[in-house]
Amino acid sequence: MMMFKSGDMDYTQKMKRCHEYVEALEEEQKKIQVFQRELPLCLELVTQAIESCRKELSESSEHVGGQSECSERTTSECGGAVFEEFMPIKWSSASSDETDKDEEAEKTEMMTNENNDGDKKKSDWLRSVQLWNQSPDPQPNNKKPMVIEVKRSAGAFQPFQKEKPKAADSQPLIKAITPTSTTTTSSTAETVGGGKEFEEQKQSHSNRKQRRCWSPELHRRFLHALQQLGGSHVATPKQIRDLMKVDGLTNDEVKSHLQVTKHNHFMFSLQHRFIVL
DNA sequence: AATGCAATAT
DNA sequence: TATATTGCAT
Repeated sequence: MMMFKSGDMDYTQKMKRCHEYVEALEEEQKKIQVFQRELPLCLELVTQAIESCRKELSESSEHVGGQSECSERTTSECGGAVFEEFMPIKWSSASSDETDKDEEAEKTEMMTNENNDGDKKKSDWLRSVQLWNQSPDPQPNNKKPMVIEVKRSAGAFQPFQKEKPKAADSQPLIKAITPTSTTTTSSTAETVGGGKEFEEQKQSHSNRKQRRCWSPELHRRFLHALQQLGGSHVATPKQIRDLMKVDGLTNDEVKSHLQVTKHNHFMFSLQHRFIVL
């Protein structure tokens, strides 16, 4: 599958090229995943290509005592594994160009990083979309350019704490889901689970419910539930709430959050449409 | 009752 | 401006 002729090329060079190729393929794979419906075969093709290359890489790299190199990124396995639901939309201008080459440093890990370093990873969140895609394409016709001017600050909530004056990084890593006995977070926004019935609905003025703060942890649970259910398009508020097992969390709250999530997805796919076109 | 969508509030 | 809440039609 690869195009290098065995003989002449330097071995390391070969490896490097192969690796780069895989990365390029992965980039593209991510891009078209949004359009799985429209381009199922393309996705399939790319996926297979990636697999082949990986295989080749690993076969020819056994003498590399280590690991890295071509360990698999697992992440975007097309097996249908639903992935990350969404990330805050934050396309900071400059969309279509640079995403392709250069970057390679970061691996598409599980982006559970609510650390402090995850700030300007540019289009990082962008590489984790998933496959459902809503049908209604408001503008299937490319006749009309449809200049949807995208508000630059567009986006939706920032699941990750953008600010946290005090003790921000007490627990840098909390990856594990640990649904049971979740002791996670704690620190400030502790509106998550523990909330018993001490709910002092501070209905100071009106009868308006106090705003539910979707802390990163809470959001994480939300995503997890969504993942289990198969995506925001099929998941229903109630199911999500049940899976989250966060008591005190109301159906409406989940519903609302889901709405935002869907909206973000929409914006996301739209955005990519433009990038691709 | 549960949902999705849109208006409205903070 | 962003995002959570409430209202309303299914």
